[in-house]
Amino acid sequence: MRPTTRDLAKEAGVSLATVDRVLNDRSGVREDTVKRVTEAIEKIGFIRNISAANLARSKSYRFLFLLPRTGDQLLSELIARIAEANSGFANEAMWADVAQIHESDPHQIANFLRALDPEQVDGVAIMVPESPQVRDAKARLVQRGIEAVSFIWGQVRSGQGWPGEEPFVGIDNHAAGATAGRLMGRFAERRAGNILVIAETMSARDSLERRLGFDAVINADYPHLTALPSLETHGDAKRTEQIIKTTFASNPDVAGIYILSSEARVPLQAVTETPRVGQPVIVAHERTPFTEAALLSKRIDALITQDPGHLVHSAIRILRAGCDGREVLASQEKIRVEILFRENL
Amino acid sequence: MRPTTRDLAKEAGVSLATVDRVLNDRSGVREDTVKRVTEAIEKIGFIRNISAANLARSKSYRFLFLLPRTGDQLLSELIARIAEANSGFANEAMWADVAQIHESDPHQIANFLRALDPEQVDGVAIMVPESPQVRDAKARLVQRGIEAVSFIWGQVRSGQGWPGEEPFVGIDNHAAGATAGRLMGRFAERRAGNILVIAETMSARDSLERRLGFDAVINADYPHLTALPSLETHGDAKRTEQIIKTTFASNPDVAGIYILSSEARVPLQAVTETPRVGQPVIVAHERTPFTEAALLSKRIDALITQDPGHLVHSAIRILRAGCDGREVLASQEKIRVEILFRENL
DNA sequence: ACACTTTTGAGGTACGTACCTCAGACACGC
DNA sequence: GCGTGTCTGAGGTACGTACCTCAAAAGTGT
Repeated sequence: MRPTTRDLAKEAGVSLATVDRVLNDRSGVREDTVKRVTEAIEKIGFIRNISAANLARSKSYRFLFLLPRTGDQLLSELIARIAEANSGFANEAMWADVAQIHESDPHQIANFLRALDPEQVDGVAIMVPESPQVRDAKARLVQRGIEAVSFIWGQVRSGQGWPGEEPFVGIDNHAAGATAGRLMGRFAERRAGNILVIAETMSARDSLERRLGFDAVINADYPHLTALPSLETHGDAKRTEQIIKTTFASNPDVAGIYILSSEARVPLQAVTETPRVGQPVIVAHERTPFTEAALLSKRIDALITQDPGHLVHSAIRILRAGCDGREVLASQEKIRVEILFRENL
Repeated sequence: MRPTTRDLAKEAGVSLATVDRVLNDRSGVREDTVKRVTEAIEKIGFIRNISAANLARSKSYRFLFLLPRTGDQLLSELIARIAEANSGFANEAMWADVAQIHESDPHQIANFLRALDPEQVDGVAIMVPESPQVRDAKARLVQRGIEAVSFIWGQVRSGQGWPGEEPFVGIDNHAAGATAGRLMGRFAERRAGNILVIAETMSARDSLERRLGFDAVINADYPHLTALPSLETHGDAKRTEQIIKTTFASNPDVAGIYILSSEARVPLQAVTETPRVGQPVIVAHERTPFTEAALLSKRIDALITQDPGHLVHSAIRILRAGCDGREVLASQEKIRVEILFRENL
């Protein structure tokens, strides 16, 4: 049996009330009494029963996923995983909501975060582009007692979980780009030529990092391949078709196509609809109904993905741990850069 | 607020005692009263608070991982993940132990399972080779009220979670072999030649399935490659070195090497120590300190893995759900066939 | 209508923790 | 020794559920 607060009180030679005061750091306990209790905690290995504590204070955890308003299939996928997670949390006292916001307006985002009430929300997973305003707003959230975690859009920290580092859930985009580069290089090994790199926008940090990782591998190990400057679609189908057609016209020797944006549908449709010679190797990101079908029908060769289910669960675990004042196992929360072929879908 | 048993009692027009009798199906309740209560459960969406229930009956979950006694680095990896999981369960009332057993003696395994006491153990994750005795013993475990799940060694079922199907945690080994085949084929695309397939033993179902998946892809899409008959190492370093040296001697044109056993260290050491011409593509299974180092030092080209942490957590979630009489989200428990390069370690 | 069984209700205690009140102990300065 | 303030202990109630006992109610067969 695990020691209880009673055992703790007995061990420390104090009353239950004092143990309670120390555990929930209420005021009015002398320094040396606190020390006696904390030493007793160490000695008997007392671990608070969080279930019982939550029951007593009828606490529940309300989390919020702040997602961009515009987005395609990856976004739907995430929302579906959040809903799924909710049904799994039925036994715990957890609930995750979704809010969507125009991701292009940092000011509005900051306002939204400022308006969050610690009485209503215990933690937020934030998927919006980085900006000074948002960074500040996040810091203030934590001060006000709302846990915050950067979701997908952000940066893996060097130390992964060192104190003071803001938590992040998502892949290392440099590694993801490098993985794409490795796949591209090895799959296109025979032929020399150009590689089209298609992005939604290159102003986001994750796009930049993917590009850097991709170029690093291509330049180092596959000198016969040349990665062209990134084409930016800005999510516009017409424009995308246009620039891809133009690029194909001036580059008949395309050896590969790397679609580095998270929403591959629009650029991929443009690519497959554009007549071209040869069979360029095509690598894209994220598993969605569209990319999955494309992989199965051999329109693309490989997918680099991050598992939406893992993303959602990891974010929730981190927020939950933050609420409970626990540490998370950083090793367990690392989101893997996954590679998908037809065979391992 | 979630409805409680009190709300349920009021809604059903019965007393708390009767609600309790129905919920924990005790005897002495008339059919139509049961029906009134179950209907009320549906109507108000009552969900039992499992934390509170466990608190009241001071229940804890004690799980056991039954692992083979012999094994190399994958085994250590699994044990480390189980230990790690334990520290994470400190707040829940869960504990996972490890027992190791000679995997070659089905009789002894069956005896071990028979000796398990439902008072002492709530669930077992079983990693031993399939055999009729063990299958029977597992079935009897469940009858005696101990949850059981096949761990790593076993077979993904078609229906993934259909009622009556025995639960399994692990990868689809046919898919894993096929993925290895795809990697091998694409990486070795330029050259024609033979492929060495090295296994510990081909009498285990997982080895057979990997081989079948591998051959299916190679035969269908890469006719210039010929997968040689499987070499069996039986875990013996000397023997392994011998047969690999012999095979290299009679097959100078080795285009690729597929090490399909879960413990790649012994065969890989033999391969790297054997002088040979050319640079065969090498694909192996499982991430261990050894294979990781081999990948980084370019001695191997790719790893096909299943995440030990996910395996352990999934097994525990399934056992836990079984104890609580809940369903698991099959989609969430699918163990992915992962592909690792240097870039996405 | 009777005894008899089955079903139901009312009430209690318990699990481990939170949070409250009130009384007493103690130390301080004057 | 007095008042004042700080610290501590004892005891209670609560959270949602499990499980127990006992009595009352309802239903059964004769």
